[in-house]
Amino acid sequence: MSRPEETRQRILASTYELISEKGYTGATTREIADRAGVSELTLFRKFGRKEKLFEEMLATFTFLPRLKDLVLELEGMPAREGLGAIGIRFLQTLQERKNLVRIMLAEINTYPEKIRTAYNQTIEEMGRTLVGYLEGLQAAGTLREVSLDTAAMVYLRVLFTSFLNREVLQGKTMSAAEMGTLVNEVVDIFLNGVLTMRDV
Amino acid sequence: MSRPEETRQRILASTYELISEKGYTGATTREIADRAGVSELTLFRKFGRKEKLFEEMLATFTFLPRLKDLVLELEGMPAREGLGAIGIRFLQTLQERKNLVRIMLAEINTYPEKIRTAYNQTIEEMGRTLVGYLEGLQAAGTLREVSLDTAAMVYLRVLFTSFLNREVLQGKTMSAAEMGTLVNEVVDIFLNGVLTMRDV
DNA sequence: ATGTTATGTAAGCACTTACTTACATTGCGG
DNA sequence: CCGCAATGTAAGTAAGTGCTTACATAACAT
Repeated sequence: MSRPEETRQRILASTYELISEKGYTGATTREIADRAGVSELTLFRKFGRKEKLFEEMLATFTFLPRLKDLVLELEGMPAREGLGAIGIRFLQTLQERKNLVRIMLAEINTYPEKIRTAYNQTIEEMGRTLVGYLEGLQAAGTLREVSLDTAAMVYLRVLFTSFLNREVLQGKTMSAAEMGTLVNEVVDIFLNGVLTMRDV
Repeated sequence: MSRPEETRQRILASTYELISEKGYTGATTREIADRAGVSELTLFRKFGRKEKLFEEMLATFTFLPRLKDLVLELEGMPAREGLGAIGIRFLQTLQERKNLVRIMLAEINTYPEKIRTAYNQTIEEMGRTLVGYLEGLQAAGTLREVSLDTAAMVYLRVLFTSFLNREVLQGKTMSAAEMGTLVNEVVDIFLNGVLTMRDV
């Protein structure tokens, strides 16, 4: 990586951190530059305006939609294992990009368009990927007649709020073991429901 | 209500609105005072500092934990209807306090303590209330052996993220009909799961 | 080594912000 | 109608804020 490009990346990284800590308005260009170890002027020479810096940061720190590759590996696996693996991967992705989740939730009111764009490219994408996996299961006769969009939504949303609650609101970090337990419990209810006998 | 108290409430109300629109840092004391129809000086005479104003606003606009009363009315109702009613009420409560949800998500990083306090008093309380209802169902033999904490969490979290996605991220308002459809679909999966036959 | 490109230092500008001070006006109960 | 509490007007302060200008240095390719 060339020197200018390196500098650029350092600025984007400190923008990512600081905005996730203090919000867009609270993160000053001075402090962003300081944390990146460059002068404020360098920041402005490279990005022109603070808002532009924000946009480029959002474009840089996207979610890695790694769910897609995973689904290919799951073919033929029992539903319980397949969903478990997807759930874990989903939680890991959220964890890796925790700051991005923070930023999206904090700035949705101030920059709805920019945030919505970043959101649709990622979380929704994961939903569609899961629907693909569920279609395979339903075709194999494993799933009963439910809307797969709804089913995928139910599964991912439970996990998302669990992540939100634990990592963003309570400020803790989930261990691999905790993730495993959570996913197993959720998958069980998702697959079998809570009733003693089926209610039709 | 006395005149000073009225003034005070108007200031708190405009604080609630403006902070939900622009965030704590973005909402200026001038604009808050303007929207409340008072002079900025009156605001400072009553609250001293901006941060104090924020705290008192949080204490004023709590969630109304109306779920508790509702649960009493549900005794003996089939699980499907009871859970449906709880789900609707939960969504309505979130809708009524949409701005509070916005504020909590936006400011959790800047004022974690204050936000967590407000959060625990409300959303968590709703979870406990639902657990109470589920205990009744389990005692009556309707529910199989699952952790009721987990079950309650699963149900409310699906609904919460649905609300978050539609109302906060997409900026739309759910109609009563949409709420009904959503809750029915979620309750169905929650009660029966998605499998064709039980997986034990 | 030299010329060019990337970065730094320093000062500052125009504007906004939370918050203050001094004084004037309003409203309301006795 | 008087007195006091509640509110207003006006002006300002000190500390930031994003962003700019002028000039100096460092790094790197040729």
